[in-house]
Amino acid sequence: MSTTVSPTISKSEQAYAYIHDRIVNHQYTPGYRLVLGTIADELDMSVVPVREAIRRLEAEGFVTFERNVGARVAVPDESEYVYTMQTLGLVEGSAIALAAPLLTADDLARARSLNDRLRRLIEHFDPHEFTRLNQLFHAALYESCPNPHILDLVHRGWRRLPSVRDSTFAYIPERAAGSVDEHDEILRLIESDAPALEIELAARTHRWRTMDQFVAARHHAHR
Amino acid sequence: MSTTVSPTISKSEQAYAYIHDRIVNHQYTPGYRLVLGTIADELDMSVVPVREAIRRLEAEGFVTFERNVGARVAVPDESEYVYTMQTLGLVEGSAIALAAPLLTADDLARARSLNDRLRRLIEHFDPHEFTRLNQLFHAALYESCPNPHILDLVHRGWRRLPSVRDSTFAYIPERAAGSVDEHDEILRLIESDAPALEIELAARTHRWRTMDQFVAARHHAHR
DNA sequence: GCCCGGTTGATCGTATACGATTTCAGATAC
DNA sequence: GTATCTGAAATCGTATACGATCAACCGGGC
Repeated sequence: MSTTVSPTISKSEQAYAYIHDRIVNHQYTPGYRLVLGTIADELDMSVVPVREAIRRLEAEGFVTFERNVGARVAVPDESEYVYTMQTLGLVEGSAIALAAPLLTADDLARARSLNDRLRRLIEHFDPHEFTRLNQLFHAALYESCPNPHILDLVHRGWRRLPSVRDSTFAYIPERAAGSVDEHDEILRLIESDAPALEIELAARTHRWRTMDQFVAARHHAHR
Repeated sequence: MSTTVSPTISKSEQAYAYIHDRIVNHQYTPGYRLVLGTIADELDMSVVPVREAIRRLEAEGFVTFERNVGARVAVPDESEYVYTMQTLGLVEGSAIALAAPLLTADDLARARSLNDRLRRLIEHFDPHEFTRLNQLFHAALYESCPNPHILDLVHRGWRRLPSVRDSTFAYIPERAAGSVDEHDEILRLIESDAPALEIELAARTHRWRTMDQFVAARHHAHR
């Protein structure tokens, strides 16, 4: 009773959540040196769980690791963003196509409702809220994917994005309107039982367009 | 000088290689209980590196893990094979399509040569050798994929297969001929600078056909 | 004879400890 | 003034140790 019970939450997971959170929140900036002992002290635990957490983060690409030297927060260069979005478009498109025949009327109604809220949001534009709802819309479509491997890849892809994601629609607000329209088109295809490949390519293209516009905007700004 | 130098190969990696090897070789059969202490003794090291190795194997789906209980070799059910092949078809198809414009004449010549050897092998059929060359053929096409994330997913997919892979062409030898013909068709598309999507779908369908026939054969045998 | 609570053994999760490796600062030679 | 060597500090990799947790067994009650 003296110590608080640990409800199935191991210290490794604590450490993982703590570090991951700080990375995506930019409190640990890219290149930041992650020292085992320091983090262990901050979390009031030994280095062993911290070490395990960092290896997990390494496997997921959040940190880079060098033997006998240590870990640092990965530096996301321009191409990193492109690679992630390209991969996510690929797997998410497939996930949505596989999920399409399994979506219930409720699922679709929910997705439609989310997209309506997105459309209304364009007037008084709030990039952060738009990003949040956009994520929910996509999740509503792919979560029913029956292939757990592909679904897992989609989740990993989305998890890698937050570092840049928040800024996406703040950076290219003009993309919002087109994005919402494409959402409608995807919904229409699903509801009309369109061929799986057609749905897949619509979802894929939808994402790749966002990527292309983002890159074009950056490229334009940087010269 | 007394102890042998460890040339940049950490004990965690040793343990990882050791366990992974035994899993794909079926020396550790599905469901086998992986006890940290036991394996540590076998490898003459402490449990710490073994633990790390097992967590990596867990992340890659080779073992299942339960808190405070331990790890056991994952049991690959029927659907596991389908999920893996479906995912691999998806990412490999994309990888090959992305690599196609970058393939040199040498790359293509090498691939053609490999496929010729595959065709000759059909006469005096050797499933194991056929599987090996088949892997090399595919690798020749996807290794030039410029997106490292997708390439990594392809590698992971292939790594998950060995447990069943060896048996594939032993199980459905009648698939060999069709497979080789489809290889030719893929090469033809690449050499004629066909649209990326066409190449992608050809490669994807190629794999999915193998999967379908394998499943059909199993299904047929099991009743 | 069957079910249930308690006890024991096996195994895991984490802390602490120490040797190994790398990095960096300062000193020395040129 | 620059380059190279040397030594100390920082940090990592692994071993050992111990409390925590789970599973299986065993004896008593119904």
